Amino acid sequence: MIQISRSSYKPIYLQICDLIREKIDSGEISVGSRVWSENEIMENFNVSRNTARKAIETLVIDGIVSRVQGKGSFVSQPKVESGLQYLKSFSEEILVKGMKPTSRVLNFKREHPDFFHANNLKISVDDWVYKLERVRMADGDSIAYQTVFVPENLCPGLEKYDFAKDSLYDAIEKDYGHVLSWQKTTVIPIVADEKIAKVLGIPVEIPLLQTESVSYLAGGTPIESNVNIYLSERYEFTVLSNRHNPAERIEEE
Amino acid sequence: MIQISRSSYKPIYLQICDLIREKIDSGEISVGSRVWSENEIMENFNVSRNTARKAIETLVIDGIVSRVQGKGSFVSQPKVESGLQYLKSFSEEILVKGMKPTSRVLNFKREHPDFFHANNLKISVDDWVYKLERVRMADGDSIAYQTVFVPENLCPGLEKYDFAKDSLYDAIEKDYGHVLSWQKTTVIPIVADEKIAKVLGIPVEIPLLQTESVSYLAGGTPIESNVNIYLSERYEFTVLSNRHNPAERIEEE
DNA sequence: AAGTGGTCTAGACCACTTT
DNA sequence: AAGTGGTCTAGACCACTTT
Repeated sequence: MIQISRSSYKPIYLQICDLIREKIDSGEISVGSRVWSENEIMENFNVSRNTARKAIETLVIDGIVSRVQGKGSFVSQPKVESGLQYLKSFSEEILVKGMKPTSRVLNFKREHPDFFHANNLKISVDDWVYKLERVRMADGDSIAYQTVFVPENLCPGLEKYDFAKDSLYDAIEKDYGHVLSWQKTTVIPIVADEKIAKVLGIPVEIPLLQTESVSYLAGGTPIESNVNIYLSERYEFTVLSNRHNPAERIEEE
Repeated sequence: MIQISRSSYKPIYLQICDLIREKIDSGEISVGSRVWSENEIMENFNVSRNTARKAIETLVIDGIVSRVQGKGSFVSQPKVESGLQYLKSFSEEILVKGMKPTSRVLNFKREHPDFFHANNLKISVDDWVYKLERVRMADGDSIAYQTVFVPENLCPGLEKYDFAKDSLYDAIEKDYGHVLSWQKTTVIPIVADEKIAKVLGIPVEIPLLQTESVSYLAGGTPIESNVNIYLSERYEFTVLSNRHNPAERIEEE
């Protein structure tokens, strides 16, 4: 019987969950193979079925394993690499890919938003926003042209930052104390016009990915509306999605 | 005591969960207000604590409510659209959007895969796959051109289906008993060449979205590799992402 | 027949919040 | 003190898969 602490502040199910997680992270249990069954956990640790289930359930919720009735629970493909899975800043994404992010500021000023961004930010076109236009680079190569709008009332005094080196998300989260929660992104295919071609240093007519995003704080307030244009040869967009039991979904109606 | 069916094929906890969901959707319980406590559910429906908990837990997982110890469970701010990312078939997606999905089969045969799809499916170019090419329509308008490859050994006898009306995912899940788990999709911008233009009935040079996906079973076996080309004016590609608390991740180590 | 996960019961003690 | 959710036990019957 493997040891767990019954007196720990850490619940038993979490201790077991973490133990299995370690085995997966270390490679002791590989992708696709079975983890302990609920019965095995009950015997190994002398715990009840509920506790055993809860340990596995936590791994399922975290996307680490999948349960299959009658068969067991199996280690899922690790979900690390994804570009759109988690709300990340450009700098964070480039750093994760092992490259060095830099920026060139084309334009940064306080102005009134157009209808599109005012609508995204749930403010009026008479309100004030900061508009920041940047070319983003990875290891010195231009790979994206970003335009972002932030409401002035949520980040007053934003003009003091130098976004050639400062991170916008760092400022929002650490300096203004906002809690970023989620983002909705729409992906649209475009071709480079003359302006974009010049900014990114590419020929016109090249197919590009344009994203339009709105980021929200935990309370639901829009904090940022942006339009980014990516050179897709240099920036891979990937999405990981999970299957939910479609029967459940249909019955809900 | 409100009525639930003890003999339904639908689990009790899901019946209760859906009942609460309806109250939230209809506005009877508004954002920020408390839903039934676990004790109340136990009394209202005469169920055990576990079943009551599981009903609330399902709502928490779906992002509908948040639990707060000592206080109760409260309705969350609705997340723009349908919450997270689900692996859906084309038909399922179109149905959700309130339109009628149809298909035109261009090509369906048993053949050897090229290197790209063989690699995606983790099989050899000497193995056999079914290749299915379809134009997918919503309310009669062509909006996507899909090419999908399925290993023959995982779905032997697939040729008996008529995929002008049958759903590939239905066949995979219900008839072959496979458990679809997750999918990885890469998004690429392209422009319509003559072949695509003809198939989709659009002018050449129009910007389009191409997706390359591989779907996996719960055990990690690739079940499907596909390339889809979408008319993006008719098909909005949106992604919702959540911000991770980087601090939490660090504590786990 | 034996093993797997899915659902459910009826209890218990605990930490936290409100009354 | 009473109510909330968090964790845990020890049992049960079920559907599904493998032996």
